[in-house]
This record gives sequence, structure tokens and C-alpha cells, in this order.
Amino acid sequence: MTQLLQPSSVPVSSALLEGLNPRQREAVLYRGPALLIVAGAGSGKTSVLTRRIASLLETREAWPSQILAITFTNKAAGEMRERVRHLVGHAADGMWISTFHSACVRILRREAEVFGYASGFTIYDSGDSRPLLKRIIKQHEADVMGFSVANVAAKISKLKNELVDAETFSRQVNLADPKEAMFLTMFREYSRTLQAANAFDFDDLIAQTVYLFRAFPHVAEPYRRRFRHILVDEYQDTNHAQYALIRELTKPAPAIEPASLTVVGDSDQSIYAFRGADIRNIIEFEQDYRDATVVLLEQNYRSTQTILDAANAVIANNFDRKPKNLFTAGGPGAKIVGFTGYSGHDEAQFVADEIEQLHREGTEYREIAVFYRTNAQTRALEEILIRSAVPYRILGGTKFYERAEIKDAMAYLIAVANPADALAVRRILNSPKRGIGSVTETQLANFAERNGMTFRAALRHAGEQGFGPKIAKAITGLSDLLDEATALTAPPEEGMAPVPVFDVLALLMNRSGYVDALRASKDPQDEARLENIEELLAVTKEFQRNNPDGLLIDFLTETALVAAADELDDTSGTVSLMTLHTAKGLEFKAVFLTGIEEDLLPHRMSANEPGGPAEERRLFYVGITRARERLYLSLAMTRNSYGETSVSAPSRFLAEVPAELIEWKQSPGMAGPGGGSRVAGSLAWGGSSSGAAGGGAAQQKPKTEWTNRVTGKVRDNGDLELAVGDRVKHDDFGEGRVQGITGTAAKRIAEVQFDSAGRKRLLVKVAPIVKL
DNA sequence: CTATCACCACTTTTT
DNA sequence: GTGGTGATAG
Repeated sequence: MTQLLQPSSVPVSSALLEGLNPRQREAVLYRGPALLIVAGAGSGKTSVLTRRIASLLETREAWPSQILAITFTNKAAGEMRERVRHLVGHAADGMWISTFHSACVRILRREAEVFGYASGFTIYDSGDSRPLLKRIIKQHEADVMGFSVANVAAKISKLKNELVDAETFSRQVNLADPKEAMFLTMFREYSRTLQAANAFDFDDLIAQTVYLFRAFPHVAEPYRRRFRHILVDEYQDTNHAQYALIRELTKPAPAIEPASLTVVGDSDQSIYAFRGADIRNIIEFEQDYRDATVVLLEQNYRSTQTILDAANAVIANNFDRKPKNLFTAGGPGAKIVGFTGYSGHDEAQFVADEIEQLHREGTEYREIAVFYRTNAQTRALEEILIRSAVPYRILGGTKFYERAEIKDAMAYLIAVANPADALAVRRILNSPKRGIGSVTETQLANFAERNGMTFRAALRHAGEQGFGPKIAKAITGLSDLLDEATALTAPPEEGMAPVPVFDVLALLMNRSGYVDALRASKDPQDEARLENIEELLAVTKEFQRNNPDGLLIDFLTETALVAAADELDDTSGTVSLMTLHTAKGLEFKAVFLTGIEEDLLPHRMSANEPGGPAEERRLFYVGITRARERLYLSLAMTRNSYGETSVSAPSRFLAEVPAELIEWKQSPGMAGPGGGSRVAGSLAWGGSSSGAAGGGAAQQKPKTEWTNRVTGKVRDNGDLELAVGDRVKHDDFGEGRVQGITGTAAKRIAEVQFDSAGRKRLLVKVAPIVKL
């Protein structure tokens, strides 16, 4: 224990401790084998973590290279690095600050050869494994046994997160059960295919690193020796594989004591059980690491007391937790605003109107966020936000990298970087269309198998397989192009910069005929696809700017590991839309929590899962605690699920927020004599659709006030001429007078004072209006 | 081999 | 409403 020092014996400069409360200081200064920082929402844990790292560097207790810090997203990692750099300058360089996944990729790329992989392995996301699983299921006709891509993928993922691979599984499986046996067969085949393709899926990145360390101690040893201080953020959301990885890294190496481990977390914010996160990792930390010290951070520096009161009251309903109460030295702040829409569109209109109100009062768009439980809820929100000319951006959802044309382009790059990846080669085989269909593809696969070569190699032997001259030429053409691109990416000579990824991609896209095919197409969507390809080319340019020595494989790694929250651009003047899960770790001045309904939050699917409702409550809690000043809770009485409209009931969680904290602009009709107590168990809506809960001044609104429901029709008013003073009629808002016109062309915005619906901003091009 | 159309199952959350 | 799938025709 010689170099593990107790707090007082290290002279840490006062600058590092400035502005910290006593608990936070303790968390920065404590020195010992294991430290658990229980950090409530908004308690300044990032600040504590960065100063802890900075203090280790400042006092020379550690070199940068001896520090490994694990964050939940790459964005959080970048921010942490920036903040440490701000505190100690370039002493910060050389630290490993990254996500679990990025750290494992880094290790695996270095050590892959040790266990039969090549350093250029591909990383498969769920979208990449899907076609593979589909093929496997079809091949075994396992769908009739009730197997689907989704449930097989989920089960495999779950097992891998428990560090159970196919072989381990075969030992514990009941082979008498045909379903189990079938699953084992498929699991084996999936694993074999990945291995043959020199590929890891997301779960493999962690699990295989653990396997590597366990099976090859001499590989693990340098890492155990190197990392003297390991810090893990969001520890409540680690799964077993991640837990095991940390255990491996903190094992003593010969003649050296175990690394010091700091974990930060909050079991009230554990929301990833579905992904294998095990809340016990944090709860049992003190048993796991003897001599562990615990520091509790409860003072909140983010939110108003009103918001914290709501959060505390809600989370108190989870019974098996350690009591924790967030408090602030700040004031109570504004009341929470509640709203009940007639429909999802109506709710969205409320959100848009309130955002405009906030914006007029001086809140910047980027300080505002809208959260929801499911991605499907974005549709109504988007429609209304566009129409109301509110600038917004969606984090996550249908991601850029999941679009078909981007997947195609990436598959070209992967085919070059990892020729063993048959899936990537198959994907590009006939895109653009080369007249190569499934028959030809199968024939190539068989040829490869018969001759013990890769699928990629089989392309080079197209002439020997009896294809027609046209098909053979198409295959050879593709093969030659890939070879040419491969030559470009050969390791550069000493002192030379590598060929930019941009050049490689441009070559592939142009010579393959991919862009030509899009250009020649009559499908109007192909124009957008072309733009997406151009955007990807711009991404490669940007990558080269940031990483002058970046290789193709680095680009592929970076793009494979982008998370939803990584996309957040702080400088953009737009409202952020995201799921509650993506919102974790972020904060905004004003937050809208939408769709607070039964079957949505808590989600219907969570009802049967053990611990499901409690986790949903934590999700609600996470959402509430993201808000600094203003919090809005909204719901809708009816919602369109898919084509169908169904009636929804207010979430049970709404009744857990003390009524006096909420001011309802439109209540769920639970008011009137009897108060709000009916919400909890009621399945249907109370009789009246108006009135206010919580004994506030009831603004009686006649039923006809539900007029701001909006239809989903798309229209184009592009050529509509409007001037100040014109009278217009809006499908939903009725008649009004134009007060002002701003913007040009497709972005022309009219400010209209409606006779009964209030003042609205409308995007002229799409708003359902006519000039009178 | 490709294009077209009818039909279906589907939506929890994600590194 | 959508996106993927399978049958059919060209």
C-alpha cells in the first residue's frame, strides 16, 4: 500500500478544489484501493471525476498513461478529456478516456492476432447481424418454432453479456428440448460465421476482450501493470461482461498491486437492465471490493427545488432502494406545467407553442429538449414542429448510418478493409445493379466453400465458374475495383501520410457506378440518397482533418461506435428531440416530457418483466432530473399507434408527482370533486375533458376548444403570396390576421394572430392555410 | 434477373 | 403508416 496515499498527505492545489462542497472534496482527494461515489442526478459528478483525475496528474501520483476512464458515450469522453485538459493542460494527453466499447476495440485491434483474428476486423451493429440471422433462421426453418430475428438476436446478446459463448451454452443446454437444441445450432452458426468473417458484434467487443485476458494472461499483464487508476462512470448501467472486464483489469499482476478503482453511479438512474445492466454491480460494490469507501453526493446544482421535489416524490415509490433525497440551495423556481392533448398532434402543438413562448422570452432553442419513451412518437412531434417553424434535431432514431445507401457505401469500405467479411462483399455484389442475382451469389458462395477460399477470393475466379460472359465481366470488374482500392490503402511508407479515406471512398463510389446509377434514376428519393452519399464523403473529409494519420480502419471504428448522444452539437441553435434513454447524462434549461401515459410510460412491454415498472419509473425520474429551470409534462387522450387510433390513460406516475407542483394548462379530466386520486388506478379518462387538478383555478374550456388538433395531410403552399395584414383561414386554428413575414422561399414563416387560437408561427409552405 | 403489387407484422428502450 | 417478403409477370 506504499503509493496509495491517504487524503491529507497529498498537496493538491486549491484551484482544483475551488467551489466544491465537503463531500465532493472528499471524493476528489480520497486515495485507496476502491472508491464508490454515489452521485445523485445533477450533483456535479463530472466535475468531481475530472478534478480527481486532474489531482492525480498534478501531484504526480500518476502519469497520464496510467489512467483509464470509462464513460457511457464518446461525447462524454470527449468532454471529460477537454475538462481535464483545461485543468492540467497537456499533461492530459495519453490518458485513455473512452467508452467500454472503444477501449475494447483498441485492445482487440492490438491483440487480435493472438487468438486468430486479424487487426482489421469489422464491427457489426444489430443492423449488420440481422441479415445473417435471417439467413440462418430460414436455412433451419426455425421460424416455425417461433424464432424470429429479433428474439434470437436478443437471446444471443443476453448470453454474451453474461459471458456465455456458444460452447459454454452447449454444456448447460437441455438438448432434449428441440427448441433449445435449435437455438444452440443457430448460436453456433452465428458465432462461426462472425469468426470466419473476422468480425465482432457489439457484445463480442467486451466479451472477447474478457476472454482474451482470461485465456492469455501474458496479454492481460501489460494492461494490468499500466492502468494504475481506473475510473468508471455510470457504473449502475454496467453489465456482467463489463463488470468482469473491470475485475480483470484490477487483478494484481506479478509484483504489482491492484489498480485503484473509482466508480460513479446512481442506482436510481439504472435504465439499461434490458441490455443486461445489473444493478447489483453497484449495490454490491462494497462486498466486491473490500476496503471500499463510499461517498454520497446529494446536493444538486442543476435543478430548481420544484423539479427536485417532483423527482424525489416519484422515485420514493421504488421500494427496494437506499433512501436518497436531492436538495438544492437554489429557490423553488417555476411550477411544472401540465398539458393533456386530445391527440398526439394536439400534444405536439402544445409543445411547439410553449417552445415558441420560451424562445420569445429569451431561452435559446438549444437549451430546450423534448423527450419521449419510444421513437415512434417523433412522427407527430416532427410534423408539428416543422409546420410551426421550430428548428429541431432528432438524436438517435433512424440514424444516418442505418440508411441503405450509407450501409452500401460503408460495405464497400469494409470489403476493402476486411476482405474476409463475406457479408459486406455480398451486400455490394449487386448494388448498383449488375445483373447478379441470388442464384449467382449462391454459386459464388458454394465455389468459395468447395475451394476453401473466402467469398471475396471467389470473385477473382469468376471466369472458372461457368457464368455467362456478361455476369463474369461484372464480377471481375467489381473484384478489380476492390483490388485497386486495397492497393491504395496499403500501409504508407515511413513518414508518409496515408491515402485519405475520402479518396478511397470516392474511387469506389465513382468507379462502381453507384453514384451514376443514382444520378440516372428517375426515383425522386434517389436524389436524397445521392446527397447522403455526398454527406458521407464530407464526413470522411472531416475525419481526415481531425485525424491526419487516420487509416481506413480507424474511420470504420469511429463510425461503428457512434452513439445517439454523440451527435449532440452544442452550438446548433435547435431544439433536441430524443428518447428518455438517450437523455441520460444530459441537461437542458427547459425539458418537455411527452406521452406520460399508461402503456407508454410505463411501457406496455415492461409490465411482465420483473423489475420492469420500477425501471420505467427510474426512466421517468431520469427525464425529470434533466431539467434545470422549466419542466413540462404532457400526454394525449388518444394516440395513433400504427394506422389505428386508440384511447390512452394518464400514467400512474403522474399521480406520484405532488399535485401542488403542477399547474395544468389542460388537465386529464381527473379534477372536479374527488380530486386527483382517481388517476392512479383508472383505466379510462374521467368524464370531463376540462378543468384543472390540484385545486387550482379551473379554467373551464368547452369541448370545442380541442380545435388545435392537426391533421397529417402533406401540402405545398410554396407559391402562396402573403403580406402583413392579410386574413387567412387555418384548418385547425380558424381565421386570423398575418402579423409578419420572415424568411424566404421554402423557409418563409408567417406570424399569425388567430381570432381564437392565439398567436402562432407557421411555415407557409406546409401550413394548412388559405388566404381569404 | 428485375419490377410490381399485395399482404403481413410490427414498435420499447441502445452501446 | 411502413417496410419487408413472396408471388407473378415480363
